[in-house]
Amino acid sequence: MPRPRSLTQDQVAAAALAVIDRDGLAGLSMRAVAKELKLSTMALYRYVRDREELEGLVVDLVYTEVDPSPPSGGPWDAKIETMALRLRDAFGAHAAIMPLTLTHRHDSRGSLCWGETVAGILADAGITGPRAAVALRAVIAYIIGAIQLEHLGPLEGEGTVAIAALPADEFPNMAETARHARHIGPDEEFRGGLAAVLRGLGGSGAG
Amino acid sequence: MPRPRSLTQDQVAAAALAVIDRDGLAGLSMRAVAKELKLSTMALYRYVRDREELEGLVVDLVYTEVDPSPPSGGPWDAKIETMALRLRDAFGAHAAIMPLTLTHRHDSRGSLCWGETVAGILADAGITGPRAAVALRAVIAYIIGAIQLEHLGPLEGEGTVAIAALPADEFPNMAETARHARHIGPDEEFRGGLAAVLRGLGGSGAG
DNA sequence: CTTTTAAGCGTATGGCGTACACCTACGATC
DNA sequence: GATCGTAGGTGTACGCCATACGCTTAAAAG
Repeated sequence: MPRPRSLTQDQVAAAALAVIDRDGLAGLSMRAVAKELKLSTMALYRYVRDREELEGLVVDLVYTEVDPSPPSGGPWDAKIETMALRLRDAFGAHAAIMPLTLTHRHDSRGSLCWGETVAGILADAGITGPRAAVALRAVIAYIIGAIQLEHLGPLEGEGTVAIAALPADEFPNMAETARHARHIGPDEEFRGGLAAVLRGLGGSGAG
Repeated sequence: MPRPRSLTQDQVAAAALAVIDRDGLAGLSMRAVAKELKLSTMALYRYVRDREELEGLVVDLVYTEVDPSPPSGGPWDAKIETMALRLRDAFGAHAAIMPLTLTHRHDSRGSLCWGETVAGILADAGITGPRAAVALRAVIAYIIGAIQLEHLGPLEGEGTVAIAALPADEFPNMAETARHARHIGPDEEFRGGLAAVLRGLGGSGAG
């Protein structure tokens, strides 16, 4: 009976993401998104209850850019590496939204699908029961931590340079570590850490 | 010559942390902190340049609650576990500040001291050079990721219950994993994941 | 007691999220 | 094709927020 909606929630989320990609997370406001959609500010509230919900939609949208289908061949750890890299690529392409994932991780269907596939790979590798629960959480913890570290100060970035310049008498180990870190790319760093995590998960049954 | 300051930056940071602990991160505002200090809003600006700097001070303050001294005895992985638990305890006691650590991780002396000790433990364990750089970052990535996961939905919490109730035909592996996860406490989860990471780091020299 | 310097405060500006009341376009009904 | 109900779209307004600016004032130094 009534007037039909002229936008989908996806379009709204896409507009918000466009604002974030262009102006940073600080540039995200209901006014800015409405303008992006050529709508009045308040019209936006016909599509989302509040800013909180809009943020959730943005996180969802990025998750939909992650291919959740299981990688076909190879050993289990290579498969999980593939899944991890997909996640890292998607969120790395919109690094500014990372703070949103912290408050909106729960409410995303995409994250469930990704987790389902990874849990399946673990099960196929013989990691099951409580051990699988710990393993899945450990993998996720490493990935989100690594993504955040990467976009807060990559190994080769200024932060590392600053650390390498620290007083060597006070922080000898950090300075030495940073000296080597400067020659490690973010990709190598991410894969190296992940490989260690997977090696540890696969090795013993201790859990 | 002039009138002396009546407050230290530490006191200001403590007031801000008190506000956060009481009213959550959303309750943090220059006005609220000023009121906590029985100061006018603008007087606060004599102690911090802006809100950004205040947030940094809060993160610093929590880091000062972390004992950075190297644990005395035991194998290297037990030492790192001790260091990790200290960090987790400190931030777990003020879980609401986690989003701040994301944007203020760099500028903290406490984090450097903590890292220095951990880097030293790694070096003593024979993990040196580029391998140490990757290892240090991996440990940090796991810890911050795990802390965030823990306070966004612990294994035994509502989130896991919701996942366990998922349509089993669509998310069989997640449902099964969550079923086991319900019986794992946050502590066991954290230690289990960390143990896997350390096992992987110590095992091979691949990096 | 005067001088000097920064501490502390009041006011004002421009942005934000969003409640509310209003207009309006449109599909369904007759 | 006229009418009506509904929900889409809008403008205004309120109470927050961070913070720039300029004033008053406490107190140390002389």
